[in-house]
Amino acid sequence: MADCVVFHTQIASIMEVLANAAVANICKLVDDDYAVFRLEITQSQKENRALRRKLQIFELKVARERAERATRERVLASRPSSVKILDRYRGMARGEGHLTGGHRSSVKPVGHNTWRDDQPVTVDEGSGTSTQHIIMIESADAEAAGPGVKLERSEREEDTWHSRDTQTRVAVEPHVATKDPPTIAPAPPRTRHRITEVSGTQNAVLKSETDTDTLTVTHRLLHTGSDHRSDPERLGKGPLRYPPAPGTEYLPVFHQSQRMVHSRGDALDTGVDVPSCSYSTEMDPGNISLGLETQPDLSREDWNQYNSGLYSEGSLDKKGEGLVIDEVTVKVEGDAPLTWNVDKTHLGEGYSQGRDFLDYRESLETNPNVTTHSPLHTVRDRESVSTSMGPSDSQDHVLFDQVLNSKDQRAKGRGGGATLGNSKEKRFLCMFCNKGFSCLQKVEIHQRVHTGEKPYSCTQCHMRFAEAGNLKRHQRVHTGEKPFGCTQCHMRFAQAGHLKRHQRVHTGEKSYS
DNA sequence: CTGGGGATGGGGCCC
DNA sequence: GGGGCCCCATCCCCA
Repeated sequence: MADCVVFHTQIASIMEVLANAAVANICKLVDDDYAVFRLEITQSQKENRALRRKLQIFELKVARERAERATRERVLASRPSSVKILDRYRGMARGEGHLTGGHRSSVKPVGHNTWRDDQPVTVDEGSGTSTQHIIMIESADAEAAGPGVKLERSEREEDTWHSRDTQTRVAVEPHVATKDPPTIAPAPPRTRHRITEVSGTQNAVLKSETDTDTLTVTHRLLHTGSDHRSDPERLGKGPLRYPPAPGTEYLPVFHQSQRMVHSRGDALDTGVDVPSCSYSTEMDPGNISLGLETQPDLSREDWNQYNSGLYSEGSLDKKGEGLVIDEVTVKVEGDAPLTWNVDKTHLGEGYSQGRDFLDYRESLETNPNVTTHSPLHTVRDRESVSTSMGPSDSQDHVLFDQVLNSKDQRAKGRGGGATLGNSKEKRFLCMFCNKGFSCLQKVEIHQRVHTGEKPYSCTQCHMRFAEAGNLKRHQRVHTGEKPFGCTQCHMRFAQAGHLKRHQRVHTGEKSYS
């Protein structure tokens, strides 16, 4: 029995030793493998860091190239030759080029509605967003393509197309792909950029819209300082052009609100234009002619009555308070055929400047569609005047003085201009400038300054004159008549005043002291 | 300096 | 005598 116990004890000891030895071996093996494994891990980590450094360097290089390319793209896009740019970018979109950056832009001229060749490019810009840049070139060439050219279109939504280099990059640098969302799959939130050049000139304005699913921001990407509204090339063409600003192409001139207000009595004081009419007008002699024919005959005497009545109606005196002509503009197109080119026969009974004005006024009152006259339309606006009658009204008078044209100013300076209580002889007042004249004919002739009426036409040229005397003087141009000869030289002149002026040469009199 | 024209005032004639 | 019409002289501006 004792031997049996000893035997078991020995066996147990041996098994323990063996077990310990086995554990020790295992541990040793594990330790050795672990060391090797750690060494391998360390080496791999080193390699990994080296690759990362390479990657960073490569990305920096790519970013630099991308920035340079984007700069060149903008420069090229701002040029009118958009078609060339399109071809270049089309090739790149098809993989023929080397557009490595995320700012791949599809530049196409407007008018191309099919984008089969140059599908929108989706690139991974490293931010997990797929971005599209579409530069719509609206150049003069594109505009010249004719009407119907679509100048702006929405960018494509799909981004399943990837550039070749992007795919290569993903394959070469899988670790990058593990950090970033897969570029193949759509990566919300999607950012859309739309860069629209709204000018084909060097001073292009790039209108950029950045849209996201949750945010829409419109901003002006580039503004070279030339407002497209002030760009002469843009004025007048291009669907994207702004309507002419009233303050630019159409300056804010008062003629658009010119009105002739006929107000009587208390209207002057209260400012109520009752009865009143507001209009702006372009003097049309033809219309006046019609007025002469269609309006009931108003004899000159009637006109005198009217003329006098204007200044004496109601409680108003001759100062003209009863008639307020505020900002009148009258224009005469000198080249327009004067159907009312009145000769002496037409100037017979019934012809009256005042009646013309009545008809003129009435036609304006009854015709709301009277063409407005812009002083900018022609330089021959010497007849354009803005007057305000009502000399007793200081404000009106001030306004009148401010807007009175130079000729009227000259007339005033020469002792014209009726004043209140001027002479009794000058009882005929001009309805436009309130200047007084001694007789009706004088004021009629004078008012032609304002109305532009020129009844006297030269038979040998297109010249027209408001006065017969001036026509007669003018006709010496055609006849060559020079009745005024200098007594001290051979010079001859057609006008007496010219002779008088010429003689200063002999007398040594200076024109200007 | 000249040529041409715009605008105005004055005077004579006629009704 | 007054008013209208016509003519002319004149001043001025602009090209």
